[in-house]
Amino acid sequence: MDNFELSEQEIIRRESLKKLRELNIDPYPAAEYKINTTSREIKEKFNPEENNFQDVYLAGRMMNRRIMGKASFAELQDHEGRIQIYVNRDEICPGDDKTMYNEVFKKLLDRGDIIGVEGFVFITQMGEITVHVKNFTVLNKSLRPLPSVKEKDGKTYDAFTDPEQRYRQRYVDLIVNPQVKDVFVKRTQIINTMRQMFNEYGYIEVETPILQPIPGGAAARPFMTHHNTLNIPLYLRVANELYLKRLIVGGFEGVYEFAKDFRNEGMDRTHNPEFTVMEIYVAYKDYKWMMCFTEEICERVALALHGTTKVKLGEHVIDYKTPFPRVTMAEAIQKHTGYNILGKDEEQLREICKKLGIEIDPSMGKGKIIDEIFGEKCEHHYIQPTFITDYPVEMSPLTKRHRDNPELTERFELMVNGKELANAYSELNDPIDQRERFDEQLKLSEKGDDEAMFIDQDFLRALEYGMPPTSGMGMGIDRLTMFMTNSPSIQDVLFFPQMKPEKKKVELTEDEKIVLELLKTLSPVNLEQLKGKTGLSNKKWDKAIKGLTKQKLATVGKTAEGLFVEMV
RNA sequence: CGGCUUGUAGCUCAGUUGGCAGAGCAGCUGACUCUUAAUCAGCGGGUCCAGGGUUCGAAUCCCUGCAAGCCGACCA
Repeated sequence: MDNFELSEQEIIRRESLKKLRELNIDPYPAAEYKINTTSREIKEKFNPEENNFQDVYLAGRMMNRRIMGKASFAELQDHEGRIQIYVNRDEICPGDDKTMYNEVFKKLLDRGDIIGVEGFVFITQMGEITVHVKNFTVLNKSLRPLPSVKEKDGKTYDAFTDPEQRYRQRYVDLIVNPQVKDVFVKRTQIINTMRQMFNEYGYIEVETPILQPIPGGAAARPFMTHHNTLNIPLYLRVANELYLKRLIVGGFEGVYEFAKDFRNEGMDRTHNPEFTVMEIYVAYKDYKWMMCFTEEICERVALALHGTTKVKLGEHVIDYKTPFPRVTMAEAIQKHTGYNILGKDEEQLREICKKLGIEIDPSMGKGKIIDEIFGEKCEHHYIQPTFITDYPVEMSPLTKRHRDNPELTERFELMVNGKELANAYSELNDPIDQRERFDEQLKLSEKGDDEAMFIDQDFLRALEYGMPPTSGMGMGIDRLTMFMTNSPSIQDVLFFPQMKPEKKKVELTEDEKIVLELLKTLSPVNLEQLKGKTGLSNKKWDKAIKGLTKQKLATVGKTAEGLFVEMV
């Protein structure tokens, strides 16, 4: 491997790697390294009076070294935190050979290397719990320097902050920014808390297709792909709703899925093309029951993470104490605009929009207009958890009509911090009504609404066999994690947020490499002679040499004896 | 898709009117047996995002492109 484009520090690390091998130390050993404790366990349980932890094995990444001649301190970072280690030359190397300390530990190891240590725990004069190392084992030689983040009294210096690098190289972010790991641990706690609750209720976790022939269950542009053997188009799911309902038809009475969904739409602080939604369907329940269930989820998650229902989010403190207020959409609009939308027809609603200064386009139906009014004038007011209920029928094609008012549906959205967190219905189970609603969607799409829903005939067939009255709910897990961890961007709660590919460096083509290899030994050389040696066709030769000269790796010069090629 | 901002050493950032490319940390060499942003002495390290242009001279000014962040549009 050429050291051609490596930085100085990378070259030094590669040389250290070589020297380790020369000392018969395998920098990438295969054997298991048995540990018997962790950094956190030692810090929590070490007691000098008990004299415990006197023979510990632990492993981790060496993050910082303070070498003071014949003794050194370093920090070992494992998955639970960091602990200081103390390395003394004459204890690591009891005999005359001090190589393991002077050479290996002091010179050949670097910040970022992974080592295992054996020793005993003690407390330094400065009062820090420390592992006194008797033996160490190289477990991995790191070839790239880590960003050097330092910290004192809770203040961080020279933090690794460039968002592009943090997201592209999340592994580095996770190594040097401990608070990043916390967010993801909490994300898992959220999911575990929910899963545990659903299982307590006796509901069953299921998996449904991600590749779907018809992308149903939500109004959104799908990603399209193609199955070669079947020779059919397939879509990445935008929702899993219709499949979960088929399972309710099949006789399951409570099913849920933590689902990755995919939507081929814009990206911003709250949207990533792939994202996670939890959807749950419970037979014989209605949306009122589901509100209680939903607020229980929120309260339990908040308590599990923070030990309190009050969670800081930006400038606000959100209180997830149940019960949450319930406000109908009409009440919300009445309150924030002064207009009563109940019983109004499309023309009257357009008139209201005009007076409110809300732009709407002609393709919008009644439902979309109402949604627009709510979105513009009401949504952002609901900071504390609030259920907005009873949406107009036009914008809820999968929802049962309201028991008291056929213009409305039995639907709620849970608003937190002015954003939708969950969406739920009393599910429509009248197959004839459902077919008509799909037909309505078709008309909308013909009118120009490019996100109206597709019609799934098999789903209608399932409904015709009969689905019990059911309530279903979907909750955005990424958004919930943002709320619960006070993260302003979805990128902070996804390990690998979507990014544009990095521009790849200009690489040499195969033909250019051939020419360059020959040039290395022959340069300068007669052009015709070099061309002959490459065995390339006229066209290929021409392209290769032009490429090399353009990249300033070679030059062509003219002398009395003809054309000569020279390496730069 | 539009507006604003940013891109310089491994990391965080300076860089004046266009005039030899800078600092701290990290790294290297040396000293140091309880340090902890270790300390002390010395040293090295650059495709100034890429490509054009203006100029005697460009990190700096102009144009085009790439990538990122924020705001907006679209979108749940």
